[in-house]
Amino acid sequence: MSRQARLLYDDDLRQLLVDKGLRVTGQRMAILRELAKLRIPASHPELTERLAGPRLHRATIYRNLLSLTEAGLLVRTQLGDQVWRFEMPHTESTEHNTHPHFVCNDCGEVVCLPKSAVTLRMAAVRNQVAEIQLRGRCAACARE
Amino acid sequence: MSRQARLLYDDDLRQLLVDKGLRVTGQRMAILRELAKLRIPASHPELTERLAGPRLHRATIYRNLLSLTEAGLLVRTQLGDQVWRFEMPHTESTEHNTHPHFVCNDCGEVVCLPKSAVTLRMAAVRNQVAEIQLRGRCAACARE
DNA sequence: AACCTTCCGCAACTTTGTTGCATCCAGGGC
DNA sequence: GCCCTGGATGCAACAAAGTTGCGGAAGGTT
Repeated sequence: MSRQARLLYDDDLRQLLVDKGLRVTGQRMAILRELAKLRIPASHPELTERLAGPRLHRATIYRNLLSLTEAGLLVRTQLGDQVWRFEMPHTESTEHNTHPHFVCNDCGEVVCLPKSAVTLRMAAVRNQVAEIQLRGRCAACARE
Repeated sequence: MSRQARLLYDDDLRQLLVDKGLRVTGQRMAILRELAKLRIPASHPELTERLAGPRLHRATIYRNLLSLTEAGLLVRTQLGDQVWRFEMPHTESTEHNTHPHFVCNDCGEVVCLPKSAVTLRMAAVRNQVAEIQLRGRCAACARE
């Protein structure tokens, strides 16, 4: 299964680019592949450290994060730690960007929470809430 | 009244520093005075432009914002525009940073919500959540 | 007044984000 | 399969915000 799923997945990413009228380049595929693997919001510096090298420049990563976001293939969020983070919407949930994120102020770890972990009421629902962010200390840092 | 209130306020700021074991310097007083006057969260660059000069270096402003925050005299928040903002906690509400905030992505307005507007459950409470921020479009912007 | 610790100014540097330009290559047309 | 063209890339440089080492100045105590 793993082999076929892997191949399909690359084809899937390629198709996403074609559908949006974007060229399929090795650089774009590498960026999308990494984000698909990570499954959590990643920042430009993080992706630079993971991917940048002789075949992929950080400016290219930067511009692709912008163009892929503009095309709707990525979602850009700001989780409160001074960096923009980018993430692939999970295909099974079109409301992906409404799930809560938790950011640890100590170690910077980002965790995606199930939507049911947070309930909004009253004044909170009068506004069109697109994003829910929680900040604090993660369980691991709190133990130290 | 204005004159006496002004004097009392300076004495108040001085006392805050003494209580925390911090030295009372002209630089610290200037920073606290400015934040007390502004009454809204201000960033380091903003305070640098307002206050920096031959008697007050931007690195001094920076380090004091950190030390004053560590001492609990200031609260550091992140309102979604990539810069840290510092603010004097309103004396009447010590829980200022524990209640949820709503930030409008369109107009940038920040609204304080009642604590009961958001309920955390499951994974969310396993972490020590210190700050809850909701982002989206405020009711006013949504009407346009 | 002396002393000791903290604080300050200065300068340099890191990190993150951004852009102009020359070159390269993906994809369409032949 | 080859050529052509515009979008994509690498490079370099810059801007903005944040950060730090160090020598000297100054707050507060004795």
